[in-house]
Amino acid sequence: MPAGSTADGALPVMADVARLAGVSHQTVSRVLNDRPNVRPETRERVLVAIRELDYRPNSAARTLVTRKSQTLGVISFESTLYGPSQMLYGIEQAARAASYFISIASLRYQGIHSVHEAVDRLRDQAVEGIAVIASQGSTVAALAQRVGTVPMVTVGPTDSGQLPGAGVNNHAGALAAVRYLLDLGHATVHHVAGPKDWLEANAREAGWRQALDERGRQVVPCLAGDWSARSGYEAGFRLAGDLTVTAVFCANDHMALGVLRALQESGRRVPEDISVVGFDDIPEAAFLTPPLTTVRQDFGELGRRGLELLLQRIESPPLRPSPRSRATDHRVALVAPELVLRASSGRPRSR
Amino acid sequence: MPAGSTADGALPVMADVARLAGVSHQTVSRVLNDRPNVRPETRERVLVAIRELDYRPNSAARTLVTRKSQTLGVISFESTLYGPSQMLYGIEQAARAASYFISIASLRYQGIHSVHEAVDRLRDQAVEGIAVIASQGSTVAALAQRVGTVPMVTVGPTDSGQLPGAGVNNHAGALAAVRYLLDLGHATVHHVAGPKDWLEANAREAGWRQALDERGRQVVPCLAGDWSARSGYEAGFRLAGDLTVTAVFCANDHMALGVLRALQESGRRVPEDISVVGFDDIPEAAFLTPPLTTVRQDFGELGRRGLELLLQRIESPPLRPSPRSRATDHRVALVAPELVLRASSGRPRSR
DNA sequence: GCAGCATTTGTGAACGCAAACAATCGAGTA
DNA sequence: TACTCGATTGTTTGCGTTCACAAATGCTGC
Repeated sequence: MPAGSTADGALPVMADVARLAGVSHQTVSRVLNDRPNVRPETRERVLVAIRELDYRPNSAARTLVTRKSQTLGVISFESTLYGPSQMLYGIEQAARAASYFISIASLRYQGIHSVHEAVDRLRDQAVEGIAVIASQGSTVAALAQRVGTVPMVTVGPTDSGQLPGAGVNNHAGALAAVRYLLDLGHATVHHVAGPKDWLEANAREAGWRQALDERGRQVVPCLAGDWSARSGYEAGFRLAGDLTVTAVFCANDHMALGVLRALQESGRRVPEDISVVGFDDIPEAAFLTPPLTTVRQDFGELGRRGLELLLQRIESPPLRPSPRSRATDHRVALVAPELVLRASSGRPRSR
Repeated sequence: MPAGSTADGALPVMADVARLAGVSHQTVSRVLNDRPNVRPETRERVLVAIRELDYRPNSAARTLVTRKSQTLGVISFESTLYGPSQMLYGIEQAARAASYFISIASLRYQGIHSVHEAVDRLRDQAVEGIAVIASQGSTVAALAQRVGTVPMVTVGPTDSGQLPGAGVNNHAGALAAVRYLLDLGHATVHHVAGPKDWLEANAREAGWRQALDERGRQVVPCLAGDWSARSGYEAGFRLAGDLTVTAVFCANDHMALGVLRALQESGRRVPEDISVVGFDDIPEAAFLTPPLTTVRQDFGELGRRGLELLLQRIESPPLRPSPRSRATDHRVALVAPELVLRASSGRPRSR
C-alpha cells in the first residue's frame, strides 16, 4: 500500500490528487496532458501529489471520452513462422516508440469470416489502427472490405494493390537470386515455390520466371511447398531424381533446408552437383551444411515502416478517396532485399 | 453506412438500440450480458435492433464501470526466438478461447526498470492478469516484486519458486537426454549450455550434471552459448579440438545446429565420431544434416496451461498468502518433455 | 488607482455503460 | 375480489476522465 493512498483501499483517482495538491481535478488533468497555462509551481505541486499517491490515470475513462485508446491492433496468421514473428516484434517495438499499445489477434484459419471477426474484435477494443501480418491474397481481399472502418496497413506483402503497407521487394529479390545463378553458368534454375495463395510466394515465383524469361531460358515447371522444411524435403527428392537439375531457388530458407537434406540423402552434392539458394536469411542459414546462399530481408525494418505508414493514416484521416485516386492512395513502402552469398551455390560442374 | 444507423453519423449506442426496440437501455444491457428475466420476445426484439443498427458495445465504457477489461497482458523478451514465439501463440489461442484480449509488451532489455515499466504499462491498460514469457532469473525476481498488484504467471521456466506458472520439466528432459547418451556407451557427455541467467539453461545444465553424477562420470567443464547457432558454432570448434569428446548435449537446437556445422568443418563426423543432442525439437530438427536427436517440448501446451493457471488466479482472488503458505501457493504446471531419437546420436566408435 | 487583457484556475456537463433500486405486470391464492 | 409474490421492465446514479465554458487572478499602461 503506497504511502498516502486513499484510506478505503480504492485506487486513487484524479480527484484524490486534486485534493492533496489543493487544486481542481481539471488542473490535474491539464498537468497530465501537458496542457499550457499551468503555473510551473502549480504543476510541481500536482506532480508531487501524483507521486505521493502513486496515481495512475484510468485509461478506460480517458478512452471513453477521447475516443482514442492509444492501442493498435495486429492481425497475424502463422505467427509462429520466422518472418511473421520477426515482423510482430518489429511492429511492437515501433509501436512502443510511438507510445501505442499493441493488441494482437492471431488467426488459425484464414477464412473471410475469421478475418472479419478479428477486425471486429479489434474494433471493439477501439484500436486506432490495424497492422496485418498476412500474406494470403484472399485474406487481404477480405480485409480490404473492412477498410474505411479503421485505418489498416499490411506488413509483408507488397503488391496487394488493395491496402497500403510495407513489404520487401520480393520480386527484385528473386530476380537477383536467379540472375546470380544464371550468371554462374547454370542453364536454367528450378524453383520450389511457397503456397499458391501467398502474395510473397507469387512475387518470388514471378521474379524467378522473369529472370528466366529475360535470358530466354527454359521455364521449368516449379514445385510448390508450404514454407516448411518438410515440404522442401519432399521437393528435394523430386529434384534429386532429375539429373538435369543444377540449380534450385527456394522461396524460403526452411524449404531450402529441407531440399539440402533431401539432396544429401540422395547422394547429390551441394554445391558441386546442385546449387541451392533460399530466401529470408534466417539466423541459422550461415550454419547449415553447407551454409546457405539466400536473400536477406530486414523484418524489423518492415515492421517499423509499416507502423510508420499506419500512424500516418491515423493522423491524417483517410479523406474518402475517389475511385480515381485509389492507386496513389495505397502507398507501399518497399524495402530492398539483399543477396547473401554463401557456400551452397557455385558454378555448375560441367557444361 | 449500415441501414438504420443514427442520422448524425455517430456510432449507435445502447440508447439508440433501446429506442428502436421500444425498451429501456437497461433491458438492452440485460440482453447483452445474458441476464435472466428478459422475456424471449423482448430479447428477440432487442437483438433485431442490434443487428439493424450494427450496434457494438463500447468496451471502454464497460471497462470503466465493471473495472474489468477482458484483457490479459503478455510480457515477452526475446519474442523472436523459436520457443517464446510458440508460447506467445499458444497463449493467444488459449486467451481467445476464454474470450480474453491479449495486449503484448515485449522488452529488449531485461533490466529491473524495464520490467517494472512493462508491468505498469499493462496495468495502465487495466489488464486483468499478466503472463510472462521470460526466463531470466533476474527478470522473474523483478516481477515477483510486483506480484500482488496483479495476477501473474510465468510461462516457460518451472523453478522460479517465486511465481506460479507452467513450464516444461527441463531437468527431466536433460536427464533423459544425457542418460540416453551414457547408455549408448559414452564415457561422459559434454554440454553446451544456455546463458547463465536463464532458468531453463540452469535447469538443463543441472539435469546434465545430475545424470553424470549418478553414474559417477566425470563432470567436464561446460561451455556456455547464447541460444544462437553462432554461439553453438563457436563452441563446436572448441569441442572438435578435444579428441576425447564423443558426445555433446546442447541446451537448444539452434546451438546444436551450430555445433553440427563446426564439427563438420573440423572433419569430425556425426554421429560416428561425436554424438550431438539438442533441446526443443524445432520443426527443422528432422531435416538437419544429420537429423537431430533432441528433446521435444510442447510449447503450445505450455501456453495453454499457463493461461489456465492465470485464469484460475484471476477468478479466485489471491487472498493474501501467509509467508508460510507461499510455497504451496505458487503452483507450477509441469509439462513432460519427450526424447526424440534421430541420426545425430549413436554409440561411440571405439572404446 | 483602475480599466483592460492575458493568463491561470475552477465548475458543470458529457462520454456509454452496468448496478442498485423502484415500478409494473401477471398469475395464483385465500 | 383483493392480496401476494415472482417475473419483467424502467429510472437513477456513478464509474474517472476530458471538454466547454465561467471565474478569478495577475500584469500592463495610463
